[in-house]
Amino acid sequence: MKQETKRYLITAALPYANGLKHIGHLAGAYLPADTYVRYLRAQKRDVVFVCGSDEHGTAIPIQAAKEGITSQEMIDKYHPIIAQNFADLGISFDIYHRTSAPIHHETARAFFEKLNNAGELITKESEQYFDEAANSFLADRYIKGTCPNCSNPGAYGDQCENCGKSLSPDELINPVSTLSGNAPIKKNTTHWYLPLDKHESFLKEWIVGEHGNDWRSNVVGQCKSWIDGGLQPRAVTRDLDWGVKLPSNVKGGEGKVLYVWFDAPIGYISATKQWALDNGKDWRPYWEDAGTKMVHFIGKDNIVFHCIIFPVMLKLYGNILPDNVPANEFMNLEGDKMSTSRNWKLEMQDYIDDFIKPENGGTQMADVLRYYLTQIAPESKDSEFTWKGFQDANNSELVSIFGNFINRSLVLMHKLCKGKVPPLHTTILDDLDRATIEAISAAKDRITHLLEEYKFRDALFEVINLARTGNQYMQKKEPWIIAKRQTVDGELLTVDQQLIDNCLHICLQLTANLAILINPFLPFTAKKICYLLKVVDKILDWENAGSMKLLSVGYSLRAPELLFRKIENEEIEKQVEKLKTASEAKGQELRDTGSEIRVSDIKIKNEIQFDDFAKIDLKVGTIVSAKKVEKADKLLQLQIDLGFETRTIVSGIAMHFKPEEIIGKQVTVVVNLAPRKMRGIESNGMILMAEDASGKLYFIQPSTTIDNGSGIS
RNA sequence: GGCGAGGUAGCUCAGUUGGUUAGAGCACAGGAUUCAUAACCCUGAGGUCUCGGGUUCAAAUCCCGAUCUCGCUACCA
Repeated sequence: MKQETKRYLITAALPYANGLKHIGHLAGAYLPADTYVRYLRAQKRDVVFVCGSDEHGTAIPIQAAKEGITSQEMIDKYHPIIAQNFADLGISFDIYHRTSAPIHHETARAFFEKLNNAGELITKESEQYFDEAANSFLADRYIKGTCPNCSNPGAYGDQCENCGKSLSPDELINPVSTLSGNAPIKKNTTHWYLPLDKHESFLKEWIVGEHGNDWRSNVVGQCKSWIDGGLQPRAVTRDLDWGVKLPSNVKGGEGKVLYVWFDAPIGYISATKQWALDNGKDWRPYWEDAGTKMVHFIGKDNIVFHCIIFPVMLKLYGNILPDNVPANEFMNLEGDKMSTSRNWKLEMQDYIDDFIKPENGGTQMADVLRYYLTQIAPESKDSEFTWKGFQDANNSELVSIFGNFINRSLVLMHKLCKGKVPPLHTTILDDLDRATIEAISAAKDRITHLLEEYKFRDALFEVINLARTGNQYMQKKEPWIIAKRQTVDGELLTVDQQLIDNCLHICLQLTANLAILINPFLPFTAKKICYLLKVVDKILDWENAGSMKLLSVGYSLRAPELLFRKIENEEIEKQVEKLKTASEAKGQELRDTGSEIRVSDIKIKNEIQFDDFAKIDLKVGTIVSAKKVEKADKLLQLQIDLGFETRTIVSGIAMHFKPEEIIGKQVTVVVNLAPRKMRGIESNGMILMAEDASGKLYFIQPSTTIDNGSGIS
């Protein structure tokens, strides 16, 4: 049974404090969340909007080491910048907290403790890479090696930054500790796990059963896929010294911290607690009372945490569950996906520097970005930011339709109504007047409905459409024509003045309504309209939308000022140029450091004796046939003629070679390697390959063709 | 390979439980107008709804197959 909503708790994904955030993040989570929250506040609902920096995890110390600073210095550097970026763009968190705060550490520890004491966590011993020189277990990030996917020699144990593939340290070829440069050894360690598999049926019932229809299809589909695939216990702790330490009374917990995915979402709770402390409120109902509607705004990369893992944690702890998780897809930029490593991105900071700083445009330009990002929000599929699209949205919608309507209303009012709000002469209202007035409340209803369903782009379209209705109305009324119908002595007939009054009265009330309706989306613009109309911000309360009594008759208004400026071709050309230059510079830098990595980071393996080497039997063979292995993207099944026999070898080179183009090539084969089954095919040996810095593979072969079966030593 | 999400006008996207000539915005063309940031307003052109089968009186919509894009995942001695 669904409870009546008494209060709202809105969260936006915690930004990871290891660098600046780009507009893809903004469009995916923070902007829709802010729009929704501003709408709720205008509805005078009880709402708290929490967010904050995610400051734990291994990437922080890694990045800090790169920059030559401590982890603490690192988060102290990025936290305030990101917070300020959000503020500059009008993202109105009630609190922008941080997970390094003591209250968060306490909260997260208590969470772990309660679950652990209740027996909801299990412990498992496992082998982890350990650096003997540094006397430390190695987090995935601290292990480097060759990427099995793209052969990049600088891949990390959790992910290859060259090809983007997620990895586990065991997959790396030639793993090396980044602490000492030595090859790590495996050592036993105990960790706590959250047994997600125990909660599959609950999750399925809750997501597919309860929310199969009101959650977005991409969210439900992804969750279903995870659940049906079977969930695994997930490690809650890590061997690391940066993060939330385990409670001191937990046996075997020394030197371990909570895994960042576990403590990060708890950051929503600790942020709420801090907000309550700051504002003399009680945080508990927001997390414990069934009358709270909790909504998580995230990007699609975060679905598993907010729909599977965190809900299990919340349920076990006795908290409420999210009512919805409107995850957005990704936003591409000028034809390519946004990427920090390739520097193909538009950071909030860059936009702020180029457009929002007072000398470059001011806050109106924050709203322009908000407008375009909402208009192209990836609500149901990946979308694309282009500078041309940005320019078009601004010039032909904000400037030409929305801004222009308000501007011409004010200009005409000053010219034809002496700068005051004219009266409404109800006796001469016609059908068009009445239809226009009705259109306002109809638009409000549609917008309200769409916002409640998280359909922000549609809702925004309705607002612009209302301005369009205003333009149409004015065009049909043509008050400037009526104004020319003067009598011989240069005066207007009373009835003509009344017609003009009615037109502009309606246009001005419509303008005030536009301020209310645009406010959740473009808050700076709404305020500016209030300023022009000389009304207080209080008028922006949602209940006032639809009213035709927002402006008092006879009240004198300010001289018109433009709400938006045009964006010229040169400006966007400059941005496109900047984007390309930055990514090319980054590409060059990667190529440069790439070769450095090869010199400094590729370690020679431990010394061996000749006998060790002599165990390996290498022979020359020729590929006589090759075909793709079914149901495997990377495997080729090869027949190798070794002179004395022809044998089957399965090799993971399908991404690099087409079967037909390698037939006849001579190769080097390890012929005494133990057989191994792959995808059901037994592989008897291994083909040796060389790889260059870019990850391209080459066969190792004799300088001229020689007899198959020739030995190599 | 498996799973999930998509493939609709030049571009960005809507299309509710299958139902008359498939919609909107932008861009484009023509017209009208001048209060307005050469803005607004009206009209128009435009799509074998990725392709191929099937179910149905009727399919963009349901089923099967193919194909492409994005994501997750498996295979890499």
